[in-house]
Amino acid sequence: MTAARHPDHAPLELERFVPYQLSIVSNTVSQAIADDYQERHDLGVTEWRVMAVLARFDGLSAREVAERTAMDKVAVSRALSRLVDAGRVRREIHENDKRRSVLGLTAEGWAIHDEVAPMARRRERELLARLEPDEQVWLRRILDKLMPPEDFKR
Amino acid sequence: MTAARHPDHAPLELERFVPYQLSIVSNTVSQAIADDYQERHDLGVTEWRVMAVLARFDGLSAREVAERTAMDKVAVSRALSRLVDAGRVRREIHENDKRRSVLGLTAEGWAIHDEVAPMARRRERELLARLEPDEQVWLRRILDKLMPPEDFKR
DNA sequence: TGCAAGTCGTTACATATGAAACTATAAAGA
DNA sequence: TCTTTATAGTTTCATATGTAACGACTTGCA
Repeated sequence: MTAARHPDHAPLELERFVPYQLSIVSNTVSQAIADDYQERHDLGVTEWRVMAVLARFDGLSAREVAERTAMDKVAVSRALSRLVDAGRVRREIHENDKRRSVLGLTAEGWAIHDEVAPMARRRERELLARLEPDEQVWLRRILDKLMPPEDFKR
Repeated sequence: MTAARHPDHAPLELERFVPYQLSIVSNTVSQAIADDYQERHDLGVTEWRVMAVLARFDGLSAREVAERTAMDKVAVSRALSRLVDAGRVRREIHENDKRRSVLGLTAEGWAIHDEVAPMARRRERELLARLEPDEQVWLRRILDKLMPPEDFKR
């Protein structure tokens, strides 16, 4: 009893279903990148994302980090406490608003960043290398279009 | 102290980093689909994937389901016990190999499938509708290329 | 045969994740 | 000012997930 015997049910072909394909491709490449630094630096995916954002935007608050990483504030809070404990991120209190934290990478955080960032880039290149040059351009263009807007609420 | 003051560190631009974009787009669309059925049918993403595969390939074993869903066998086992308990999947024992299960949707499973599958397709159409027709073709082609090979081991 | 090695599936444990409640602080309005 | 409402961030709790260990069964080979 296979699909051919259930013509009325119109089952999904998972391997050609775009949301499924996106999920597989995304998880595969993210895992490959994580494997590069997870063990080596005892650094989770969420922690790396926080570090990557702080590398670009020094002095953000936790909420701003959450917005820029598309992570929820609980995940950011947890990542930050690990990073601060490990001496990779410094956390100060905003002078005009004692609720806010003011975050940035420490020297040690920068050292790890400078080691991990090139590996991440290399994995991205490896992924794109499986495509023709014109396909690479289309993919970037398509992903830019599909990215949810800045203020998208999860 | 922003990125401009750390030119040597070459921080990643997360929002233009392809693996990150894939992750965001994938999670956003998967969540939108899940929202359609999760509450309504008390059905998790993993359970829906198992059902979708069994709709196409009746009589698979749990391991074969795991292969076709790109889920690990533990996740499949857990999804199956919920589905069997809920009367959505029938599980028999292979007559020549008592280790294997022989799986298939029940009438109730089919009823849910026939309700969820069109919703999933609609979400896929909504996603693709944000692209031009030629972009849609390129995306499908690119995803086909990027999908890991059949025998890819996670 | 009979035993070693491999496979199928489940269970147990440790870790990760998200929603909601909570604390502290700030802003808005009477 | 005093009170209400909103925001930043943490903690708690319930659930989800992956790894490893396990039990049951089958296969390969002496």
